[in-house]
Amino acid sequence: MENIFDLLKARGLVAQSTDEGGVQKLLGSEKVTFYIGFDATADSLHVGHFLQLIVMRHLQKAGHKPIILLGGGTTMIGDPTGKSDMRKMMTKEEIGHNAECFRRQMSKFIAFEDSENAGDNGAIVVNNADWLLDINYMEFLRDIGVCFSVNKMLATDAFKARWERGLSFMELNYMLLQSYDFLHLFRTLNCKMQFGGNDQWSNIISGVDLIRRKEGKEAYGLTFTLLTTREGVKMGKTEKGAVWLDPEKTPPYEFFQYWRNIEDASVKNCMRLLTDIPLADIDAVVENDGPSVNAAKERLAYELTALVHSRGEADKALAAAKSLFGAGSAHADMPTTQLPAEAVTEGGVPVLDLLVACGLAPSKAEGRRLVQQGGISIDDVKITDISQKIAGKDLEKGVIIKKGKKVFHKAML
RNA sequence: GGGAGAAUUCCCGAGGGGCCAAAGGGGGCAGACUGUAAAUCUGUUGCAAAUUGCUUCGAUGGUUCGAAUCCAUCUUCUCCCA
Repeated sequence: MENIFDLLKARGLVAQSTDEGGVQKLLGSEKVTFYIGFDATADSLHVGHFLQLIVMRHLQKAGHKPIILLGGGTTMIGDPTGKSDMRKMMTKEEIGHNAECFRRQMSKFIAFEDSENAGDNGAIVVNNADWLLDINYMEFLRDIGVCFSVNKMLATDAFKARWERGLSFMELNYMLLQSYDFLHLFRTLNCKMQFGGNDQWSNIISGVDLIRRKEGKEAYGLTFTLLTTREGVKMGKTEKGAVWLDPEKTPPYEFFQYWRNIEDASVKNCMRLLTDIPLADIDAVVENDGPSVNAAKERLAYELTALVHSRGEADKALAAAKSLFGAGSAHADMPTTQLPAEAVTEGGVPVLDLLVACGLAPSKAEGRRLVQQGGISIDDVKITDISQKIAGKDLEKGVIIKKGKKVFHKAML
């Protein structure tokens, strides 16, 4: 069987590892228990978590056992890595709720131990609140604290970003806690590897160091490439915020469009990192520039939508996109707003009200601007007059509003 | 504990009694060019019943015909000395 490490490496997922030869040997020779930590700061996973899920999925398929560590305890502090501001603290209830939502979404990617289709390597979920909350401060300092050099910690990249704005003692401790998590899992569950985004590198190696010091045994760490745009900006953010995996927060059609609109330079990379499309195929698909990359983008968007939502949703999103951007604007599956009957006054619904009601403009002033700048079309007719009204009988059969070049919305009564 | 300073719109950052809904940049949105890409150029970017009105410059009170701007108290942050 192919060594999973080689696969990850070939797909460009691996950024750094503590001991490449060791990791490769380990993953090729035994069933390894590994963990990835998730901060439970929101009630849905988003595209930023995508890679972690993909890697877990790859590893589980190869027979390894994932531990999902939910940061119920550490989220109470907040990882300062790469953040320029201190995070606000969260309550236990919020964290618990978020953890539950994560678990539900993750089940699309990996099999949990208690689900029927899991083999002997079903994923388990742990919450570091279970051991961190009861820590005795004195014991912790004497036992774990001694193993850390502040000088060394401050020299790491993780803290450099915070150097100018100041760093509270609480945040400084994040690294110790994450390292302790690894040690704890190593001891109790024989977890030998930790994975994480490349920004977690310092936290991960400090855990590996801690295990070496306390247990005298070797543990491994591996980080994967961060998904960034060509400019180095983290992917997964749009003007509306993160692209979520929860269909309630980011509808499948929007999710599809996010990938469909990705910049040319990222297509190949995203295919390699995020999909199961064989490498040889990727090269073939994306070989030439020019308009043909559009086919590749479509495939990327389709595959990812199918993975996160379902084949059915992906089909619908693809069909909707094709009909909207193609010649005919048959309304397939697109965001739709049902207007209340009383919205129609004599002569119809004013365009500006319509735009606001559909969420296409946050305010009427914004709607006015859109119209004045020629950004709004309804049923393929450009709206030029801000006082125009849409007749009730048109709304009854439904109208398609186009904002800019690629936002489509259907409004009906 | 003592002293000095800071807080402005989505972000950075000017503005130090009326000419301020507040310069400039970033970001966003729209238009042109394109390929549902990138780059570039142009417009725009508090809200509304829009030649006007209303809310907004950390919070609360005050001075004044008039306060982002002056005064008092408070909150938070930064720096210096212990």
